[in-house]
Amino acid sequence: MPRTPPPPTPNRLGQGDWLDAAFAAVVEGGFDQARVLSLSKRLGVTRGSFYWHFASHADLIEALWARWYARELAVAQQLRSHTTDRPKDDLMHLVQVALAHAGEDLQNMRFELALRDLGRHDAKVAQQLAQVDQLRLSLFEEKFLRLTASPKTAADLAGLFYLALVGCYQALSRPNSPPDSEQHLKRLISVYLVEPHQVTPNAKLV
Amino acid sequence: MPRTPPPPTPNRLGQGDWLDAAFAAVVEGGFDQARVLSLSKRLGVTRGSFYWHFASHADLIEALWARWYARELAVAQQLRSHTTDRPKDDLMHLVQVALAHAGEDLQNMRFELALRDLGRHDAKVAQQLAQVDQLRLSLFEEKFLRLTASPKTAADLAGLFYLALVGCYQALSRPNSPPDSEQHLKRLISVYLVEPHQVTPNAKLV
DNA sequence: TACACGCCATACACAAGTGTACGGCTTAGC
DNA sequence: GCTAAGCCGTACACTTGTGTATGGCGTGTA
Repeated sequence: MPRTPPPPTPNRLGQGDWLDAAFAAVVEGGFDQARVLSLSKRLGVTRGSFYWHFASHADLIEALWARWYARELAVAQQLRSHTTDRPKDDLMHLVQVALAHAGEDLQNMRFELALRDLGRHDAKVAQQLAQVDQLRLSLFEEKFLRLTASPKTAADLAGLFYLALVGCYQALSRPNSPPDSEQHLKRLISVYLVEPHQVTPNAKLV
Repeated sequence: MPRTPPPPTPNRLGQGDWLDAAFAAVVEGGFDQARVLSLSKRLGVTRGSFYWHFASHADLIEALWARWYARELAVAQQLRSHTTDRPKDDLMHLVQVALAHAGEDLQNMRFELALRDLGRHDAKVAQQLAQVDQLRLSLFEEKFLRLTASPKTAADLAGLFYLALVGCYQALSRPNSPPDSEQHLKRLISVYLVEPHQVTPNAKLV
């Protein structure tokens, strides 16, 4: 099981090809569809190839979300460095990236949701997910800290909007989701992110 | 395949027993674990019993989320009728029920999340989920309409907080979720539901 | 008591999926 | 041009899962 980083010859497969195929299968049908047999058919080879590049099926799955984890860390790192002198724009930029980064044909969003399902039954995956969530949450918190006085308020607002963002993933990953719903959700988050409405203007009943 | 509603004799199994076992299996390991074979072992019988009460495995799965759908409709109906002369309390009650109704050992929450996974690959399930979401959303919208002047604002606020609620499901259904996070999330939603903070008090940079 | 019916066990056929052992082709290096 | 290693195909054994046909046991009923 050599770990030669470059796929040496064309027409021959490397680990990356299997990971890409598995990613696509997860996006389409969840981790349940990332089977060795079906991936072999998808790649036009037999399972003999797979067991050369990977020790087992569990090895593939683990390598798959390990790659996702590394990429998310990189994205978060890049987002953290992106800071201008306009706090509002920075916050909007965060939301835009979170919804657009996942919007490459919804692939990343669907993969992340499938991963959250995996994490509900696998402790190691759950831990990595919690880390990523915490990392993103701290990003939101940083931005909100420049927009509000109280750190407690910043933390609460960051939590609220990050939860809404996760909810957006669910809504947007649905089949037959109308194409304008994406714009609607972006507007929903973006508008209320920087222009919170007063909820109780005429509630004199209380 | 008779559809006799009461399970006639004790010690003999009815459809409800199989549905309950399937529900528990889904909660623990997702719809993937709701297999006829494993359910038979769980119930202490063989598959011969199953194929008496159900035509196929797909029949069981469909009956399972059909039961969920009917119950959700009933819950929504009951919530709609619950209206006092205190709009704020009504809204808080909605959130409390949404988080507590699902909090029976987190079973209902985990089942709904598993169902959302199923809906991402099954058009019929996706449609039912969209209906339930729409129904709940309209409930929130009704309550918000009594707290704000603009119908547009009410709709947007309802969308934001319902999305956050869906995000809560993800966060609370995680293993090793600290027990105080539930209280934290409830406070997060409840507080900002009726006392929205002004985000931009000292943001004079813009 | 005989009989019919509800409910379950048994046995078979079949499909899909995983792992492993082994053999063959193809390319790079000397 | 030979060789060794990388890469893949083939074949086998095993497990888990579905669906069906058939028989048996018990209970209520005429």
